[in-house]
Amino acid sequence: MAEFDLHSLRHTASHVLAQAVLRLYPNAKLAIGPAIDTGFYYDFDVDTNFTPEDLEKIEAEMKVIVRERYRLERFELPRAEALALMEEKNQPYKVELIHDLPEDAALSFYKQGEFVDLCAGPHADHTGRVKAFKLLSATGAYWRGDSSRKMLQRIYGTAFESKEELAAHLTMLEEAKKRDHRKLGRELDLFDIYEEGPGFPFFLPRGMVLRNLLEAYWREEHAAAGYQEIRTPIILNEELWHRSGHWDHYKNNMYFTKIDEGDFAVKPMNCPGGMLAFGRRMHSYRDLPQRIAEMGLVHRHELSGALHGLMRVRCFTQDDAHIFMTPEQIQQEIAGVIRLIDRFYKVFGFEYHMELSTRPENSMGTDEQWETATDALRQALSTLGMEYKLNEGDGAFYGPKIDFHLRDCIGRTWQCGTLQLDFQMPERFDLSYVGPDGEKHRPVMIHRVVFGSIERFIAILTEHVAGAYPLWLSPVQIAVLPLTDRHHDYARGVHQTLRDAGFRVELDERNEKIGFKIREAQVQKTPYMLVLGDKEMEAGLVAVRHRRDGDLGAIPVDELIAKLREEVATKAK
RNA sequence: GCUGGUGUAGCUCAAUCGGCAGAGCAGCUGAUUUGUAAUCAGCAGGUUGCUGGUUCGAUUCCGGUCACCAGCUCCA
Repeated sequence: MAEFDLHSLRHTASHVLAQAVLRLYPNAKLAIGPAIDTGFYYDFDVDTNFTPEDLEKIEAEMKVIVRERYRLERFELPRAEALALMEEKNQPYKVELIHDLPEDAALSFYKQGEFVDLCAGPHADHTGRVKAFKLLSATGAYWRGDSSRKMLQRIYGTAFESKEELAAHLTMLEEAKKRDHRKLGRELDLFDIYEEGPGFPFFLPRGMVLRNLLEAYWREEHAAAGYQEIRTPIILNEELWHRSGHWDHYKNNMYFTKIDEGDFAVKPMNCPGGMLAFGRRMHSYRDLPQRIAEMGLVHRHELSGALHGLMRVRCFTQDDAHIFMTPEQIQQEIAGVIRLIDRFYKVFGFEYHMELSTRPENSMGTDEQWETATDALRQALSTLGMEYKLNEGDGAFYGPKIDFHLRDCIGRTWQCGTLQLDFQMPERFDLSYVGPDGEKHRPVMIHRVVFGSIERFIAILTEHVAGAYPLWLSPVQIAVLPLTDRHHDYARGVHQTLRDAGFRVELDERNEKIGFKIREAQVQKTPYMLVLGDKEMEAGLVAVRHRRDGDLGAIPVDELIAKLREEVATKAK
């Protein structure tokens, strides 16, 4: 009896998909078809592209296969026979896969009815198990993820053990779309992107309030953690980018400009500016580590197809910092950064995962430097007892890195925080400090960001809270809602008192019914609404309504101020 | 950049086979003075993304282009 868990079920669903495609398109070449976190996919090389109507036909054929309840039979073949079988079936991608497997690898196949696929398994015991499934989309995907190779047709689907779970999942996806930061950004007047500036977002007044509050919190925490702040220019001459290595490794993503016949570049990263700032004078070992932060505006020419709301833009602000230190201080500084990032994310209630990325193909530096740097990161992670995923060959061109990934509303993960160890830049910029021996030494450097980019962080945060930001971050914290004209004077007094107490308050004096005013404040996700009528005016109270908890009753303004100050101070979620 | 899809009023969406481009919300004006998620009426709002072609006639069909959406690649 085959194992029967969700992963196996989805994997079997992908085989059923491939079987159905082969029945309808006998010339289709099969690539790979795994189960993934949210379902499954299969990649095909076919003459024509799949349309939504094709998906319906394929789905119908899959249902037939499910009804036919084929047993999944596993068998193994020696390499030569495995190759012969796949060649006979005219499956060149499978042949390539077999060639790339180790000589001594066991080559297992799964057979269901007339369909046979090279596959490690495991699978459900028969195709009848795939009762609750749905094909979701057809898209392009490069063979082996390599953009220089052929683009195949990928069909995505999902499968669950019951129809109820499938329906719940599909409903969840629909609900998640309502939390999309692009939609909320427009609805809540926070930010927007226009056709006139693809990838270049506009922040509107309310979005700026949120952004400024995040930056203020960031400055507070970084000052406390021993960081100093600088600001470096957005445009610097081209020679600098040759020196930093960006010309050789990052030119394709950079914007260039001319000034008085000289060649200049718009910065895609803040490090070279940071290097110049550090290198302007001599440093003593006594002054290290130096933690130099910069809210740096960078521009990168991302591919048009990669742009995505605030998540992926062409100009963004990194909450950057460069830490210059002695080799002995590496461990302590790495740990300090990881703890800082962890504390930040917890304030917002984020779950995250970490990835360690090692040396990429096109990189600077010696093997030894890379080994030392990578070991330092690995060791810091294990000392802190942190779990992480390994990404071979995914580091920056100047050093290995630890990335922190956060989830968006439909489960995609985005890199936000990153910590990169760099032996190259200090070398290239000939940075030094004077040690206790009176000699010059080369400092080691860490690049790091916590938010990653303010834009991406705001996008993730917006989806995380569905636009209902905690009180301390809400662009408008309180809506004052007088019932009629005769309550306006009292409402203005309350409004002024709250403003004087430091809150962001709006007074709604429009000639509308209270239900309408409340609805608008609710739709805008305003945390607190104060309803003011005869009763409140006579008693000198405010009737408090919370966006989530509803009517909280009438209390004196002073009491409300104390309560909200507490909520802001504790950054309550 | 690649594969597929989509562009109609500020927003959400209609418009039969190619035949005068419409609704709700938002906006403006007026009436209404209201007790915890939408008061009523009127007015205004458009070179159907842009551009070329086919046609007596194009939102509709074809080409190009721009932007957006999903995925791939890449990445904060």
